[in-house]
Amino acid sequence: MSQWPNGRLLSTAARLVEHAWVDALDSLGLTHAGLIVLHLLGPGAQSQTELARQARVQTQTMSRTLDRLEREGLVARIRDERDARRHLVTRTDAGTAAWQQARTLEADVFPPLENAEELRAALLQIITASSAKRW
Amino acid sequence: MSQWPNGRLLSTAARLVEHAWVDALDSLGLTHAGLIVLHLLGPGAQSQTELARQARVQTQTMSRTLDRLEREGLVARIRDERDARRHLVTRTDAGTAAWQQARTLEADVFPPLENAEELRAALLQIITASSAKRW
DNA sequence: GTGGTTTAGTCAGCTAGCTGATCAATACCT
DNA sequence: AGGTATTGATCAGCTAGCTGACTAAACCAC
Repeated sequence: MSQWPNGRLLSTAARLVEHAWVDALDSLGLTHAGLIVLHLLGPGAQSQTELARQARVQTQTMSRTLDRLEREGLVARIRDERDARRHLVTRTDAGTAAWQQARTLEADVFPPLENAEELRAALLQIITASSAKRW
Repeated sequence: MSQWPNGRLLSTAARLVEHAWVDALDSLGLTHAGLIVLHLLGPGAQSQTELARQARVQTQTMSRTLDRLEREGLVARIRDERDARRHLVTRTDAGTAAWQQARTLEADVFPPLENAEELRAALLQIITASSAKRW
């Protein structure tokens, strides 16, 4: 495995960590994708397109993630009165509560690393470089 | 984004890199999951369970990935005569050819990094730690 | 050798990415 | 004001992870 190319190591590591998230989150009725949305809604209501852009995801994908969150009662969609094409998405009280509970989980889920700072720097560099081509 | 937790950075980076792979691979009739299999088949025929274990994936997932590869003619399944439960998976000539073409693509797909070695070390550490809980 | 357990593989159904196509509302332009 | 273009959201259909449930073959134990 130490001879795997970078990309394969990256996606394998991501999948394994994401798996640990699943176990921790489903007691809260949340998924990883949903948690990101709750996090992004911190500052206030946002349109779906705006949420998708920030999560680096297609609007179609965001639409379905919001379906789930809405079904679970963690989020509400309200038609924007000024622009009836847009849906303003807000956290419900239950959504805020779930988010606060989830905030503390990261430490349990992510394995402790010696060089965590270098990892973060490298990942940010990858995201920046790849986002440039795509967004 | 510089305040995102480690796990979110990791999965976002993985997704963006994987997206670059898609563009590069579909001209070869391959996907990222399929490429991993072709790579693992280098040393010779393997059972599906063995392939799944090495790819860190469930056998059900491997089964469907092999469906695709078989449909594209890149891989063949042969019932093992000694143990009729097992399928021995081998690369076809077309599969070997596709794999060799794909080998050179990594450089085009993965953005160049300053501290690539630290990244690899950290990812291996994550995979090892998370695999311990799961496999 | 018959019966229970393990193993290899598959099927069904879920989330979550993606693309391409479509619809309704708004914005723009003349 | 009317026609066209753009934008926000959704629908359909694909790959690829996952879990849970199932079948068939092999193994084992008595």
